[in-house]
Amino acid sequence: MTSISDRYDPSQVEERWYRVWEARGYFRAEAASPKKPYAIVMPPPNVTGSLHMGHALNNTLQDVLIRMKRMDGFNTLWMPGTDHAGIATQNVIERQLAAEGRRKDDLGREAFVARVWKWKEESGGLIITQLKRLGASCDWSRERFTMDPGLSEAVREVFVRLWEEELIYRGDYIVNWCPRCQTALSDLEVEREERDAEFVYIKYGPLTLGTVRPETKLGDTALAVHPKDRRYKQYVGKTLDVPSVEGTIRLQVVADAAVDPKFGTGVIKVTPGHDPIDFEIGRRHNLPVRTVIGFDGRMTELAGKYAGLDRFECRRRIVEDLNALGLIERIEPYRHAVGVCYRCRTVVEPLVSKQWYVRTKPLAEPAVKAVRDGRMRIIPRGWRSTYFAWMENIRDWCISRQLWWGHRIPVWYCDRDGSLHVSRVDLTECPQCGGPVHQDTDVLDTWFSSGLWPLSTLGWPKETPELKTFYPTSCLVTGFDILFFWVARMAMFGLKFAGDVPFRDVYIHALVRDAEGQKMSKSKGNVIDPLVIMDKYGTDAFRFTLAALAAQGRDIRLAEERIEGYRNFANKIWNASRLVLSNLDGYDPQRARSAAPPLADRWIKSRLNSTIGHVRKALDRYRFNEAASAIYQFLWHEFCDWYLEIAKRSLDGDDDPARRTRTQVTLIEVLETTLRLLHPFMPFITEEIWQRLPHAGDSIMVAQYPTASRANADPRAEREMAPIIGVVTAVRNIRSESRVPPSVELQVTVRPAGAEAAGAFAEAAPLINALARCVVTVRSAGPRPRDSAFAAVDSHEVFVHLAGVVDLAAERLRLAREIQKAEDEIAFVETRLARREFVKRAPAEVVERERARLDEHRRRRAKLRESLRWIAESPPTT
RNA sequence: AGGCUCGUAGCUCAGUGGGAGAGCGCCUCUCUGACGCAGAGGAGGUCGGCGGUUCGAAACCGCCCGAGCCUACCA
Repeated sequence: MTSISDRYDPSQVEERWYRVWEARGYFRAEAASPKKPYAIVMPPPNVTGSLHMGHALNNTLQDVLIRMKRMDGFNTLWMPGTDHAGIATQNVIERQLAAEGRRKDDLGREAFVARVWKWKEESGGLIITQLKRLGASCDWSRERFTMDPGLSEAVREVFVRLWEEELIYRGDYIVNWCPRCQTALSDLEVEREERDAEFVYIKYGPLTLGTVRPETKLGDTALAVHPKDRRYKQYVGKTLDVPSVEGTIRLQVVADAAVDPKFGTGVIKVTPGHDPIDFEIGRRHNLPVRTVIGFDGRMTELAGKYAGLDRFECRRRIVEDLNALGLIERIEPYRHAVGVCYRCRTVVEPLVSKQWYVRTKPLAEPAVKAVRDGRMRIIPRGWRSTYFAWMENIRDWCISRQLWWGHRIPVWYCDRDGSLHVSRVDLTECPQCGGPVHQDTDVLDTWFSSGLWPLSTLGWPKETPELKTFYPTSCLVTGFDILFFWVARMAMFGLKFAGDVPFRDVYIHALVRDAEGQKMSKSKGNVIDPLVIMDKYGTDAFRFTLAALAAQGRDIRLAEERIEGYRNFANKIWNASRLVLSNLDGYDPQRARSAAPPLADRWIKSRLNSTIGHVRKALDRYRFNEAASAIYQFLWHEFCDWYLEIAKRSLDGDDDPARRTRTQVTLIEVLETTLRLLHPFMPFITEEIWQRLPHAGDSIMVAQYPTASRANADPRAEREMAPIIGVVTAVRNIRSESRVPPSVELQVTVRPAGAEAAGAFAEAAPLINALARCVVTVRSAGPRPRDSAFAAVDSHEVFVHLAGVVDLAAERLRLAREIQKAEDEIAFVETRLARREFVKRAPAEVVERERARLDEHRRRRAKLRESLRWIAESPPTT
């Protein structure tokens, strides 16, 4: 056993155990089981994706929950899978084609889609491998892809049912169009970017107005002012002949409340074809739509001499031309937020086209209600308001995309009678006239299918046992960035089609940033690759870091030093275990039963018990950081720092074999339990060590999660242990301050406060001797020893003999400092107690505590003073 | 424009009404037989500012300053 390396080497451990766990089927959930269900559906990463910090955090937290619940006896399901990511995936293949000098139209739709599938089969699973590397204990046998047959069936079912209930409609509306991706985008898929622009004031006959988009001037069909704007009242209803770049145009002036009279000149040009507000104004006033910019971002034939120009080039030319005509009044610099495509950052062009929409209001209402009445909890609670704000102002959702990759809209049009048919099954002829049909060319927004994820992955629309057992799922773990994209939509669909929320809890975690607080992004070059980190520090250390930093409601700044710190923690555990393992010979748990356990054993077990309670409570409340630091604190600073040091003595002693056995039993019991407690956070190292320790069962993964109980709490042991730790610390402190080298054995006298304490100290003397490298004498009465330093531990007095070891001047200074500290404390408490209001109004126990505190410090001060006086009187030693 | 979050030790952050905490860093000491990825000890803070509520505020309320995020149809 002593041949175990003194450095923990994750590379020797992680992959091996993961394979074992998977092969033994530990990850698998049971469709039907007497055990209570606990289910999490994984937010499906893009099939094109590779593991980044966000995924790492997200999945670590899920794995912690799942592993904990699995050990706790639940029938756990962690449902994994990937998302077909329409635009992103199509982009990947288009780039490949471009490299070959081809475009997707060269292949045609069918061949293109076939190629995407081929790519998906060959390289789409990268992130899955990476999740395994992270230790994710998903039920891989249930892995799903949003385009799988079953999931596609769910998509069709939902589309048809929504259509039948008139919650889906089709129509010509203005949409966000990405000229690069050549598709419509939902409002959510448009992001805002601050950009500098020019605010151009153009003369429109007698009026002047400002715009940042002069090129849309060619599509103007009216001018608008606010109905109450006195300045322009006279123009409302009139038609103006306005000189412009291509001669004079006729524009009527309408009054519309959408115009802000305080902005610019209070007049706007109305371009219904290229602006969402103008589109609305146009509908209200029956204005025609003039489309002057095409789907390719170039000016159309209607743009006259500007036809064919790129929209931005056209903007420059128009300004030039207007200027030449003297129609520009002035130009101001202007900074505004412009809408860009979330995938390619191209400036979005609002365009009118025929698209499919979901009427969201009727779906959103139940989803709001579910959160309000607590059927779905959002944690931390603060995100509720964000959720409500969006849901209550929700707008209809454009679900059609002009892509080839995705779920094709299940609508067929008859080529003969022009009829439209929405169908669950593919149609080959018109159900009405038997004529030839063609399917709608658009596909659905990817979020339409991922919005069904909790349903479809469990088999819906079939009534599967999985659905029955695991729906609603227990918890969803996700980042706030997809609260609307995904969470809100799952809630709407879940309530609509399964009659209940998709998950009871939604835990929203932080964003991982770099050490400077910047969002990690490829373009900034500040990404930290989780795989590199795992190679360098080990997966356990990495996972633990993420959990330890995952405080609610705050972003995580990830600095490598932190990971290094937790790598050291892993090493600490390794070495502590090495100590235990190398002292196992002669271990016989039966023999230890009878004897009463010594104080230190009772103490550490009690501490462990309270740690378990703390960890469980923290995990129940999704306080991952609290759980992690409770384990860290216990394992390092109680078990290693104190108990192991104490245990070493008992293990070494040949004189008392029973004591050795008892210590072995406690060591193993505490270490083994702690490993189980830690396993959800650090699955690999805990398994590796656990397997080497005496244990029951095949794997720590399926061992029981520790439980705290009042029976295991031993407050008396904790009370008795405290002064012992206090004395050891006091002696070490004096040693250090008096600059006595660690090698010198000190003489120490303890004068206990009472008879009970005297016995305890006498019993603990050997222990104190070992821990503080001293020889302690317990003496209840008698004079204080000559030439000694003094410390007060609670009400016990500690004298450290320094005669001949060090001169006493330093000790005088030290005592003076201690006295000062005590006096500050006394003054503080006295002031508080002197206030009548405090004594009158504060709870009795608080007042009592303050009084006790005051007494305590006064006693302490008295003893310190006595010591100082004594030292001052003694002759200086030289 | 509206909304939200944050400002605590040199750094990163816990701590939601009763004695200011952790990790890292820093200083001193230790080649003690689990671990130097370690051990022991220590220094370091008017809890952003100002007011208010309270017997009592880092915490609750208001205002201000500073940082960040989200939502939005100011063209």
